[in-house]
Amino acid sequence: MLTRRERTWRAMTEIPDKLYFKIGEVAEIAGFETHVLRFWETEFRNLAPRKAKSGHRLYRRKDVETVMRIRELLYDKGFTIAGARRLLNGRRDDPDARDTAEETLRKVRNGLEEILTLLDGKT
Amino acid sequence: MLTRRERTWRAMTEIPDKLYFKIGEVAEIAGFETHVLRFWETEFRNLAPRKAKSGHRLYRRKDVETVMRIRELLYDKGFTIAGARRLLNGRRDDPDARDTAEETLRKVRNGLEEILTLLDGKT
DNA sequence: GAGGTTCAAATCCTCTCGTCCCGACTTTTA
DNA sequence: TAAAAGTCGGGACGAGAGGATTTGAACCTC
Repeated sequence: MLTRRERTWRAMTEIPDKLYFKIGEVAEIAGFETHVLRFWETEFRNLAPRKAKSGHRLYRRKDVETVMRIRELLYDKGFTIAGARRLLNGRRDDPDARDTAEETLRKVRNGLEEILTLLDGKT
Repeated sequence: MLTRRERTWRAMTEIPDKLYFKIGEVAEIAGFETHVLRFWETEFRNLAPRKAKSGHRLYRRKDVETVMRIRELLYDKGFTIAGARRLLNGRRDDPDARDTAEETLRKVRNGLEEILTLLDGKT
């Protein structure tokens, strides 16, 4: 995919501190065009921003993190969409899911993945 | 890809104990058509079976294991070819590379990946 | 020596992952 | 408050990934 390779990687690292983000803002933060986010929404159940009465998407911080995670899996780690979906599956979509066992597991997994990434450079 | 989904999964788990395998045998063991193995050879440096004078491929046990590993990454874990290549890169192509630090690292990584796979079912 | 296997390489094919376009609607800015 | 900018859904389009098929000759196995 040309676009994938040629895209300017202008993604921010930090997610600004606000309650809701518009699709254009998320696109800016993550380094995509808006249509990619809409497309991903059709591919990942996990990515399901609220909608305002007008129909406009309201991304919460957690949704933005999901976008970043998908980006990482697809572009940095080299998963297919199906593969990334599998990894994301089972994770709850509840925005208030914090400090739960599941959240802990998620962190453990992220830690392991970082170790893997380190190892990948060595062996 | 239809083929990927619909293919009969007739792969063996055990690799028979012999010195050299022909491409058809490897295909049988891994559950592919031979052309897939030839195609992968163009995509993965790590997969480089010897050739007999006649030009026929001579797969050693290690090559078969590489095939199995690629299969796992592409089909079970959901990596793209490029992603799988990245994970395999840096691994030495030396057939005698055993009991080295690199080999140990590789085993550690495989272990971590298994843990990840387990976790993926939970969270 | 007949039938199966393998070879390289070209061609073909389907699916993936976006990309583009559209008129209608909403929000922001001047 | 009007114009500009942003967003909506959805269908059509398309490059490239990942094989799949074909060809005709060489090979090997019984």
